[in-house]
Amino acid sequence: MKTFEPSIDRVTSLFDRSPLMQRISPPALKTLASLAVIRQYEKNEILYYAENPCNNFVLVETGMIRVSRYSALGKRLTHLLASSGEAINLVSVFTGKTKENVCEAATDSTVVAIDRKAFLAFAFENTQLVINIVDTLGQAIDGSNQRILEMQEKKVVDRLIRVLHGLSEKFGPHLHFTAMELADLASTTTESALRILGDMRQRGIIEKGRGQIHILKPEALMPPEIDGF
Amino acid sequence: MKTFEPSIDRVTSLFDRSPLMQRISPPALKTLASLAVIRQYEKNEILYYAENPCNNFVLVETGMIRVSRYSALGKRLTHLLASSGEAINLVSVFTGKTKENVCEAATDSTVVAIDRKAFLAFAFENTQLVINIVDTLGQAIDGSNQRILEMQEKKVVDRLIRVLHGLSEKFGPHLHFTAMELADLASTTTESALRILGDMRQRGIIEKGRGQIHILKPEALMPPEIDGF
DNA sequence: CGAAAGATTGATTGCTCTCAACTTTAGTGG
DNA sequence: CCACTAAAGTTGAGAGCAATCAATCTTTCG
Repeated sequence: MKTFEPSIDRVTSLFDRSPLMQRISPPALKTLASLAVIRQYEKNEILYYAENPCNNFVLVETGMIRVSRYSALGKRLTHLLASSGEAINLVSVFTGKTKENVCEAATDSTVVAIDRKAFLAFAFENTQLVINIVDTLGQAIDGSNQRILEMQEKKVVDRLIRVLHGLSEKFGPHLHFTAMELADLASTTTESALRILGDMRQRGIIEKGRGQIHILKPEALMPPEIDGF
Repeated sequence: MKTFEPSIDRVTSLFDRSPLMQRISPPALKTLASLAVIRQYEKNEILYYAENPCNNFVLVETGMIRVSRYSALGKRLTHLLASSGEAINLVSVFTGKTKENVCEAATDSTVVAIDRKAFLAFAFENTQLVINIVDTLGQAIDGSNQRILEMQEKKVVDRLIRVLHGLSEKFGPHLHFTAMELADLASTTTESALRILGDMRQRGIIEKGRGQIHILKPEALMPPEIDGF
């Protein structure tokens, strides 16, 4: 990990793109930006984990940070793949508590970091930011609950389709993920994911290379319309 | 639903018991209490649902409010059983947006309601409250993610055990739930829940009546210790 | 008393995990 | 530059858990 002092413009331009920073006055954002440093991580580097808690507000600038939780049996549940403009530790910024999440760089990445206390003070001065944060947390809760429902009543195929669809909306049709990473997102095993991907390839929906997937027929990933209501 | 003007003391004494209101100065809480009204609901009455959004901060005083989500197929996922001192709609208080959750009275219940805008203004004046709220939301996220992990690697028996254990910690050893309600909490079917409960009864762990369960051997519900670390 | 909600139990099916063996690819160090 | 190793991908066989479907019984309540 390397740390840099960035130009204010570099940080504000990230803020402009971040959903968390919407509806906050540009002068205020400039003030906040002046408190930021840039951190650079290499692929697979670990940013934070339970015993090494996070004392910064962290916003992803480039690359992708994986936030996941490991079960006692070693299974990995990825619940957030944060890309540019997304924050990775909103709760502990407020509470200062450690969480059981592991944050690691899924690719070479840079993030903007701001001291927790300073960020908190700023948030309480700019209440729209608090509202945005609560909104984001609410979406996280909804997402997890949605996932629980899907595990109950949908098959692995459907879950994988939804994962691929979501990823392609976020990163475009050329995805750089291994089958194992997809399995962690869809809550299944590598083997099952691979089997299904193989089937999709045969049907011409995707193309595969080692560690990457090209989506050829995005329409095949759309959730079916709900009839009859 | 009936609405009452409560005494300030009634509301502050609820605040005293509520985790959300910890570390906030008593005078401030008294101010907040003066804005509150009490609402009374009968069992199975619906407080809020998607098309009927919530414009109040709502804190359960007595009884139990079930917050759940229904899938397209009609399955119910209960993700919060709010009892005394718990809030039921923290996110929409901030965002004003509607959510897909359904809030219904699981038993006859009373809640304390405060106008959204007034509550928001108070929260931004008393930042500890915001911190408490974010903390609570964080716990909700963790809980849901934990549940996803458990669905992946644990059997239905284990999930039911955890549900029973959690409920008995919250409500004591005499639980008033139907097998269907337990199934909604453990993400399984009524039949499977019933089968497992029947087995538990045979082994003397619980006693059952219609709509109620008495836990005879709480120690049988404890999660097994993790060895070898 | 009738109806609705809940409880019970049996039989069956099938999805997906697990285990296992093997191939291919990428990366690394001598 | 090549050999070696680790990571990723592939495919098969088998087992088992729990969902589903179904039928019956019991309790509660209006």
